[in-house]
Amino acid sequence: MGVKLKDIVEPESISFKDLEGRVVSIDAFNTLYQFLSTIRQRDGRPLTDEHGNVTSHLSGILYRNSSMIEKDIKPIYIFDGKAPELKSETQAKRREVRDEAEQIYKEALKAGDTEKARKFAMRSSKLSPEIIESSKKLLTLMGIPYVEAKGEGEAQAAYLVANGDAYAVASQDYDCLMFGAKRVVRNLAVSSNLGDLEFYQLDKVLRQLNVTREELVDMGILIGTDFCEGLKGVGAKTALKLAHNGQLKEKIAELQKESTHDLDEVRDIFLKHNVNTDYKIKWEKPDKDKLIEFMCYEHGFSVERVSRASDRLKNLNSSQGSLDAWF
DNA sequence: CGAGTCCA
DNA sequence: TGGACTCGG
Repeated sequence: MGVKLKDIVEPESISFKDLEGRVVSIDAFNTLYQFLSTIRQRDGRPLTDEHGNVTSHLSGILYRNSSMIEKDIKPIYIFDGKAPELKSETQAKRREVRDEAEQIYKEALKAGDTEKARKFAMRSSKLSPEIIESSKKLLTLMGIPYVEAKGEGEAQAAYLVANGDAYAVASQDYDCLMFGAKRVVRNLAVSSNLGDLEFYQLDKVLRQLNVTREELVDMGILIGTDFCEGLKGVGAKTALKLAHNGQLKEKIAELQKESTHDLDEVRDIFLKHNVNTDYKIKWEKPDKDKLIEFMCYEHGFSVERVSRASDRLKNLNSSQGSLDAWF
């Protein structure tokens, strides 16, 4: 979910053209979660293979990436490492919401209420180890690199941008800005082809809001993060006012009094995150045979479609000529 | 979600 | 050429 900064940050609009030739570091969990919740049948059932394994995410990864690479955008996926201890409360709460949604979904499905089933199925999505592993396997077969974060994926993704290995972070969560991502792209999807792509630059955002990054983080803490609830009644607009009135520290102190969490620790998650600096990024040629073996023979995808998607991956090779540096 | 099809 | 709609696994 992330921090609700939407009401105060203004997106620049960009198009796919602006990302041409650039590397984007993609928040993998964020993306997978979206695929799992949206790629479903009308009654909410996910796509599955004949053994009952969920395959919605494989469809999303295959087609979105082949489309992006065809447009000469180079994706790197960032997977979350160990979640900070402070996140466990949020995680427990989400699990509860998900389990409840799953019950309603199953009942609605039994009752034949398709619309209700779909609505709650979407909320019941969860990332199982199988889903994460099969996603990594598919990325590898497609020749797309991924990086394992030490902690939060967004922090690692932000680091890649800072380190010059990526141009922007792609995620739906505004938290990226608090993690220090210099550039953030929202709605990076094929169907948002025509408009809709949102672009945020941290330095511009800070200038427009007239706050420092440290103040932005404190604002986020007051609004509420995945690591600690915020101060009741404080949303983005109020938090911004507090920053301008120099009241952040006193409000943080107020929150600290009623909070079971150490807010300094929360602040450190955003400002002093430990990241994996020992990663290698290399795009490879897709392994078409193994891709077809995995997608079609193991997971029931159409050979024709996967073959076509695989061919789009190497389009860049032949059509752009001099991109050998890529491989 | 994205591919593919159909029809204006 | 593109919007609406369906299907994929």
